[in-house]
Amino acid sequence: MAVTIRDVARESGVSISTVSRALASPEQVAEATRIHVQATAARMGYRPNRNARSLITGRSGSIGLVVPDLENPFFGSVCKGVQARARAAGYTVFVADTDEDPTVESEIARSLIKQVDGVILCSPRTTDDEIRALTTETPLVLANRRLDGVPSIIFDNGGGLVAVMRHLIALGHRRVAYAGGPRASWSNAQRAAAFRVFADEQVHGELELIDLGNFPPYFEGGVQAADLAVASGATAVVGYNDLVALGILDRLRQRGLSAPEDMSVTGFDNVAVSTFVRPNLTTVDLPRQQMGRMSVDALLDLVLRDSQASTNESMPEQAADAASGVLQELAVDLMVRQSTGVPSGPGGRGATHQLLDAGV
Amino acid sequence: MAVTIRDVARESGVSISTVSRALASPEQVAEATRIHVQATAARMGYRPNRNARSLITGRSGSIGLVVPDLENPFFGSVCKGVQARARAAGYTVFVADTDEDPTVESEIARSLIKQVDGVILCSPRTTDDEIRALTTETPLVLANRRLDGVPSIIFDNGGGLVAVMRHLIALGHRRVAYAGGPRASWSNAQRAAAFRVFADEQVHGELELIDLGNFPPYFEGGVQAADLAVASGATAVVGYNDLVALGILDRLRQRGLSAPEDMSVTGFDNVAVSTFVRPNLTTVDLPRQQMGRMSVDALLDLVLRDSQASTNESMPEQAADAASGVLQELAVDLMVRQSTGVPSGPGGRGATHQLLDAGV
DNA sequence: CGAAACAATGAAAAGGTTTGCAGAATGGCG
DNA sequence: CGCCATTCTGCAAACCTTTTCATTGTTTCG
Repeated sequence: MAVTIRDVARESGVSISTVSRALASPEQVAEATRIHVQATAARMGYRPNRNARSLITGRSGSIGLVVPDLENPFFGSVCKGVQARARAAGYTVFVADTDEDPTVESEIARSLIKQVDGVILCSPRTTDDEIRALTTETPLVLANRRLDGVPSIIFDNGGGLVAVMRHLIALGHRRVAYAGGPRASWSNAQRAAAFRVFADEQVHGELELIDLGNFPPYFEGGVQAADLAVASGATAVVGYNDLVALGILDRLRQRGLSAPEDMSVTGFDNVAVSTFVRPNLTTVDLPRQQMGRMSVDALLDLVLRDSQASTNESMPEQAADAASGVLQELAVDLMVRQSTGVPSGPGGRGATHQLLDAGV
Repeated sequence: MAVTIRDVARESGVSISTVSRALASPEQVAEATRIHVQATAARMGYRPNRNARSLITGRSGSIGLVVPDLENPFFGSVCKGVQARARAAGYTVFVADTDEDPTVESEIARSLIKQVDGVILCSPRTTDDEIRALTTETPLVLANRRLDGVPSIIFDNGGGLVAVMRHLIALGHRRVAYAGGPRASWSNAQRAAAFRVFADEQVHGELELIDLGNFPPYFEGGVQAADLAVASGATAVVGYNDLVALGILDRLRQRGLSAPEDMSVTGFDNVAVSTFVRPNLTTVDLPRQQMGRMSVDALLDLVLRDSQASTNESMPEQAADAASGVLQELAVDLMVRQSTGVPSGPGGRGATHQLLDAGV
């Protein structure tokens, strides 16, 4: 049998309450007693029963994390960040994998609710309404997705895409294609939108942008997109993510084309493998672990506020605003590597202009 | 406030006990009552408080999983398998990341013990003694490491390495190098041992095996090993894992050598990226998710047995043997791809023999 | 018809902890 | 010297559920 607080109390000759206080709120107990009790507890190897504690405090000391696919290194990174920060704050983490299935997502989240203080939904595939419903049942924060009124941690997808486009334009590209991700993906919507509005808000009259359509966000999707990119006459193709970009690179090579000479290629994510291939992939680095850490911070803010709200009614307004439905956007970095370069059509940059003029 | 069993009891006009039974052990309650109570509970959205339940039953319905690095896709896969199987069995999973630090490993495991029914240690970096100590405190199973007396799920590392060697020998290689992983790695010990004994138990008098030493199990480790491999005069190099193999491939290309013409290269793990590079990597596929699933099965066996042991003393002997300290070895598959081929030294295979004869 | 077995339900204890409240002890100050 | 304030400690309730035991009512069989 495990050693309980009762055993420690008997052994050290004080009451249960004193033991509890000596360990949980040391300032309330005389120094001599405190030291004695703490020593006894340590000697006996006492560890409070978390269930009993949770039962009375109403807090479990753990949080839930729901991700679509643990096998995907992207979520592995986020998960690592979440785990590290939670542990530092004395919380443990339940992890659930939805296998990319939107329907099991909310079901899993609901099954977690009862045993956690709050939930982080990372890249959820379910609907806005469903997420909002969940919000009424538990403290919840969104990672890699934005929803008004729900604390959300997102990457600056638009900024990342703009950085990519500027880079390509600076190199001389005037005909650029976008190989999109899944239609239902929130990240893809962000990136595709930034791609589309780019021509409008910039003053590049001669810039031609081609949307190649939606592809599976894997290597195979890129393979598929590569041929369309070549046929489009683009000199550069922006992949939805690194995997797609790698697929494009591979298919190009297979067709005897080389990057960046015949086609510049970019990705998104900066997964480790993007430096393992030749040419190294120019891509946008996303601070994934930081997203995990910030999600935990936001969630713990929420949890803390909730628990205070019931006892302490005087809360500064701006503090409430600061975290209730707040949006935090993480800056991203363009990593310029080998897969992008000056377009080398016949005659170089001038020829590209000609090509455009000819309406090809 | 959440709805408790008391509310349901009052609402449906029965006692607390009846509600509890109607939901947990329906066969003990009259059909009419059962239906009525279940309906009322469902209507009120009643969910049992897991803490209260755990407090009295002593079981938490969750298990702990400790891994060295969540960002490593290898552990992501195992984790996914664990998560899936646990969920199917009605268990939830705590995940902890030790950041490859052996000292925090047991500390983390201990902090989990109090809130889980059992623990899975995946690729633990700590000592045998420490693991054994943990065994006395909680049901525990080992994934990707073997320890006598502790249920262990491992890959057939030796078999995998033998398959690789046979493949290389069949291609005509007679001088093969091994680029090892970390000295402290259990997997590496297995593979290195298999590599060393290979020459002895096989009858390949002319076979020369070169141990290049230990390298970090990452891309950079492979880069480092590549030059040594070239200098050793080997025609094939076996990497500790895929990342090392990829590093070797990259460094070879950088030096103007090509695989498999100038050097055959193999890996271990079959991570997704091994098919993203050219040449595709010949490697050993490890059923990682299955390792996760089997770990859960083994752990749940253990948990179930423990809880029965206290009540029911009559247990068949062989059943106890079957899972108490049992070792389960998962078969692995050689995936032959593009990075291995016939050695093409000057004059082909014959020349290799000459080379060996010359003592080079 | 009576007794015994059985099915269904309720009362109550138990599980380990936190915490409000009250009592005791100590010290300071008038 | 006496009173009050302060500090420390203990008692007991509360958290929500499961489970044992007892009770009631019903059925079956001798």
